[in-house]
Amino acid sequence: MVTLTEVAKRARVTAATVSNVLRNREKVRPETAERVLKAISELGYRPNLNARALAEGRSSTLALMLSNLSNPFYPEFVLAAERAARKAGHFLMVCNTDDDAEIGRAYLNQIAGTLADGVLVMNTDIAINELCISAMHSAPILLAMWEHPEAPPALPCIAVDFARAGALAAGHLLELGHREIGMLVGDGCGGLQDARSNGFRAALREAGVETDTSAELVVRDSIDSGYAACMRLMASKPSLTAIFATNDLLAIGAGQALMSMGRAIPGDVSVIGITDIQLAHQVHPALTTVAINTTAIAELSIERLIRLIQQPSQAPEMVLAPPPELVVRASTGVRRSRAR
Amino acid sequence: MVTLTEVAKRARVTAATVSNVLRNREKVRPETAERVLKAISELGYRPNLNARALAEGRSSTLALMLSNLSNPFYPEFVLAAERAARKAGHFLMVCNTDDDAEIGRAYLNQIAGTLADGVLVMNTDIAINELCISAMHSAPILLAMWEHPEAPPALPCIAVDFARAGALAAGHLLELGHREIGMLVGDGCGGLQDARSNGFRAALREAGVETDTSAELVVRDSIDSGYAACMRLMASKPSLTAIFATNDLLAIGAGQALMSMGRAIPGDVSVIGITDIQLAHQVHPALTTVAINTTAIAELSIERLIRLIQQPSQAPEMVLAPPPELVVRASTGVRRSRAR
DNA sequence: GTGAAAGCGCTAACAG
DNA sequence: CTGTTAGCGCTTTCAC
Repeated sequence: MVTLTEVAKRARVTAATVSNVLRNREKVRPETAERVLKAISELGYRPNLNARALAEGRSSTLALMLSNLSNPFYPEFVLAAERAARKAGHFLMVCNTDDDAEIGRAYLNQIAGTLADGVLVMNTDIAINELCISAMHSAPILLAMWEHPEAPPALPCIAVDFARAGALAAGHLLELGHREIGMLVGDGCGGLQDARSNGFRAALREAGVETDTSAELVVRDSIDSGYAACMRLMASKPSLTAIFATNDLLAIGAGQALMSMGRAIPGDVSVIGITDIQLAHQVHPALTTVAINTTAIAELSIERLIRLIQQPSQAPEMVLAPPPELVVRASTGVRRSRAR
Repeated sequence: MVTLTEVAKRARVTAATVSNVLRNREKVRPETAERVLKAISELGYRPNLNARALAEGRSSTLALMLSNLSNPFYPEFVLAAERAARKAGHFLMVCNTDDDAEIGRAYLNQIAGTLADGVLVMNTDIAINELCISAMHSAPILLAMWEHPEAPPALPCIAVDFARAGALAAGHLLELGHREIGMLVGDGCGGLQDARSNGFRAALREAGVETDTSAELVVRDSIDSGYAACMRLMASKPSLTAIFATNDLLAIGAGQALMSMGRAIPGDVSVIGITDIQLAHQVHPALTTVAINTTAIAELSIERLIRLIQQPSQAPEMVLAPPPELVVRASTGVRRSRAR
């Protein structure tokens, strides 16, 4: 490995000068700089980022902690976060906790403040106060997707108005004439998605439509369980004309269930989800959903985290993500009077 | 930040002793060790991994470079690789190059040998000889999924027999009586998947079935393009009774296209892919495919990379991944005589 | 067993 | 502008 000192020797200067060339070229005479640059390329010198991190007291890498990469939402978030981090001159370390709080804890202890200057947390399986303790004696921690804007947590966070997302979904279905609506509530790696379901229910109530709790099912986040749950739901409540799922995975599963039961979408039953993952528009019929703008949230998260690293603030700030937006595609339609 | 020295002071020993306690407890008297441990927990000491990396000359983090996380295959691979790395006491840094060789180069230059002790490369957009150069003066590089076992590259690699995967797919379709088979060949972030298509064609020829090059389409890796390509294919060759796609994404897209054309699967047309990504069994009808055992490949990759770091070998070794296996699900069936 | 000392590769004052 | 001098926090000989 080629070191700074070797470069310095070859350029007949000292390490400090080489270091200066590498960062602010200001205080170095052009011809000296050139000599140094020449030595660098001749030797194929590459700075040791560990040494730099140690000396500078910061590593310029960020960590992103999430529960399980197998939910397609996360890769999408990671993709955007990685881009944002890279653009800001940081590396991104992905820490998958495998739905295991123990692993999350271990990661946090090892990484925060040493390998990573800050960490973005998407897990909800690790208690907030525990995270706070970590944050105390290490590095800034930011909650990347807080689902309850009305109740700011003790940590800085990006809040997403999921209640509104639920309400938008409800509004759309109501407008199409649906009154008997089944509901699939996700309870996967991200925790129970109750902000979404509450928002949905509230909107229904507000419109004077009574909500039928027997048409609600809480299920794990996955296409498979959405499929199974929808099967059960339609069996017990065949008169439903629409299905609202708190996330796209469930909605997609539900759609497949309906199709395999011979129910047309949206002819017989409409389906709507939340998030707008890639799959949502790749599936047929394309899924109507409420988009939360994953990219924007990821970028915002990275930006705030970096800011937090540069100037740690005492009061945990909550910043609101752009509001969710309804994306109408092919899986929802006007309720048809039932004639079978 | 609590340092080793502070712990040492509190335990009334010296840094060296604390360090000894932290690793091999052998040469330290039990009562001293206990005092040190007590100090560590009282102070909430957490080792600075940067400093350790610098002193030890290795960082115990591995890098995984891939072209684009938005292909669902990659998250699956990352998931498995992360687990394997973690179990082996390493961190995993995910480097998404966004299909940009420039970014890949930058990552390699910055990370290899400093932040990461070794790099797992899945990109094919970066020329091998370029990678070799990087490997020369930095850290071990391993190609995680080499598609041409018959032609070992100049770098250590895990080779997957994709030609065999193609042949298995062909065998399955032939057995079901299919003779007119359309082919979708992926050319996405992973490069043209010709080993797979060649294996498929060879198997067909061997069985005396003539391959119709006008029923082949080269397309980008995605559900969308699989969908579009299948539409075109069926329009120009309506007599096809089966579709072989070099990966599941294309196959899934093709399946959706067929269904939206009113063709039953597998009643009218059979569909088969390669890889066996999660989605393959979540889609309806569940996709018949040739599984490559992603998890095993990821684990093998990590294992070999770690070995390479511990004992660098001069001759780039190629190790063969477990052979692909046919997974029969619901998207393929016996060819029915056409009666329309 | 434990301590003292040197050094990993780099940065950051401060002199000159 | 450039060199000198100290570290950053940890590991690792080598004495004691």
